[in-house]
Amino acid sequence: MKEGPNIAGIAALIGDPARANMLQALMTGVALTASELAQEAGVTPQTSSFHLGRLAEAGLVTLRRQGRHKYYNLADADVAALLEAMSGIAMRAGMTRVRTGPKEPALRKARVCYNHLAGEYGVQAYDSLLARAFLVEDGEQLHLTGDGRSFLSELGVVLPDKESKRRPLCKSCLDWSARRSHLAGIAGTSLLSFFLERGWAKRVDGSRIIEFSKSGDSHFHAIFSL
Amino acid sequence: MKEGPNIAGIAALIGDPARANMLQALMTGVALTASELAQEAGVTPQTSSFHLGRLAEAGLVTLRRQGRHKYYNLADADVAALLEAMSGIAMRAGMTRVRTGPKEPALRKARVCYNHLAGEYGVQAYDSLLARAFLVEDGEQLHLTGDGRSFLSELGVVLPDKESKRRPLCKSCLDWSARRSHLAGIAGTSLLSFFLERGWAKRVDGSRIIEFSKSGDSHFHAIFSL
DNA sequence: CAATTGTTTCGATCGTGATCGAACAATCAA
DNA sequence: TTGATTGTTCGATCACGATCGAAACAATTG
Repeated sequence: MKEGPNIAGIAALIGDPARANMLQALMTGVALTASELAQEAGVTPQTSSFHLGRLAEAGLVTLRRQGRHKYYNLADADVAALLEAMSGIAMRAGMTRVRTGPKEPALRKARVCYNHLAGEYGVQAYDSLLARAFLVEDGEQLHLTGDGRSFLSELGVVLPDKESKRRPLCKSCLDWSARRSHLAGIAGTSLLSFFLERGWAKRVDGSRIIEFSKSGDSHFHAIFSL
Repeated sequence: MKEGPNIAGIAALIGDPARANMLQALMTGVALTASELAQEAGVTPQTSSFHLGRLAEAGLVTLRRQGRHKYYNLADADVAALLEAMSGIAMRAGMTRVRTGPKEPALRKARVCYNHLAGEYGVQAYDSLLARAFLVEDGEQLHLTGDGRSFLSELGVVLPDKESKRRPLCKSCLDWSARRSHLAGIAGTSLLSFFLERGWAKRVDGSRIIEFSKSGDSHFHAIFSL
C-alpha cells in the first residue's frame, strides 16, 4: 500500500528517550562503552545492552571490541547530520529540555559535531575558506583546492595525500544553531584536532562544548578572518 | 542533566506508524483533509484526529480550515527535508517496506518532494543550472543570477520580482535516492508547476511519482542538458 | 586458580500510548 | 427544520515495548 523506505522504523528507534540520550552522547564523537552509555542514559547496563543491540542492527551505531569493552560510535557523518537536523526542528518547535542550563550560549558558539567543529566558529571557518577559494562547492561535492591544501598544510593541519572514495576529504554539514554549513569530512576532523593538540581549544567535561583559550581565540580569528 | 533540544520528542512523534504514514502522504505536497489522512494511515477518523492534533502542536504540520474541512500540510520545507533525510538513512539500513512494488524505479526517476521536483530529474535540473552559472552557491545560501532569472522567465517560469526573507527564492534540498542536491524554494515550486501546467509531466494518483510525457521528456532534456 | 569487571540472556512486570466505540459539535444542503 | 457529512472529545481497552532482577557468560587481573 505504501511506497518508499520505512521512516517510522528509525524514527521510533531514535524516539525512545534512553536511545536518544545515548545517540546525543555519541554526538561528542568520542567512543563510549556500553556501561558508560548506560549511565549517560540513566538506565541499567542490561537495558543499555538491549538498546545498543537495536541501534547497531539498524546501522545507526558501530562497535569495535577492545578487550572486555565494547566501544560504540555513531555509524557515520550521515547519522550525525540527521540528528543535527532533528535538533533544529525540535528546537524550533520549542521542545527544549526542561533543564536549559547556562551551557546553551556556549554550545552555540563552538561545539563538536560527531568529530568536527560546529557552531559559530565552525561556520566562520567554513565561510572563510570558501571566500578565499580554498574550498569550492560543486553540487553536493566539496573540494579542497591546491591553494587550500597548501594553506592548511603550512599551518600544520595534517591531511592525507589523496582523496578516498569512502570517506570524503571535505563534506558540508548543516548546523542546527546557525542554520549554515560547516566543514565536515577528514579535513574537518583534522582541523579540530589541530586546535585541540595546540591547547588553543579544549573540550568541556562530557558535553559537546568546545572552549577556546584566550590565545586560541586570537589565533582562530587570525586564521579565519572574513 | 542533558543539554540541547529534545530530539526524542519529535522522533517519537514521527516514530508512530500511523503518523509516519500521514507525514509521508503529505510529502506529496497536496493538502489533505483529516479523513483522507485517516484512510491513508489505515486508522479510524478519531485516532487520526488525535494524531494530527499532536503533529500540529509540535509544529510539524499546519492546517487551514475551509468550510467543514480541515486541510493539512507539512509545516514547511525544513520538515520535508528532515523526512527526506530520514528516508535516506532508513533505506541504507535496509529497512525498506515489505511491499516494494514496481513503483520504486519510477520514484527514483522523478517525484515530488513537498512542492518541488526531486529524483534524477531534479538533480539534473539543479546541476544544469549550476553548470551554466544560472545558479550559484554561497555557503548555505543559494542565489539565482541575473542571467538565470531571465533564462527561466523567458521559458515561461513565473518568478516573484524580489526575494523575500521568509521564504527564500532558491534553496537546496538533499535527495535521498540520488544523495545529491536538488532545487527547492519558490523557484523550485515554480519550475515544477511549469512542467505540470504545460502537460509535459503529470502526477500519478496519490503517490509522489511524477510521470513525464514523451514530448515533456524531450523538452526537459533540451532545457536542462549537461 | 579464584576474583573482578563488563556485557548479555532470560523472564516477568509494568506503564505508556495507540486504538476504537459511542456520543457530541459544527457545517452544509435540502 | 431535518438529514447528511465531517471532525472532535471522552472513556475504556489492550498490546507493545521499556525496564529491571537474577543469573549466565566473557575477558582480564592477581
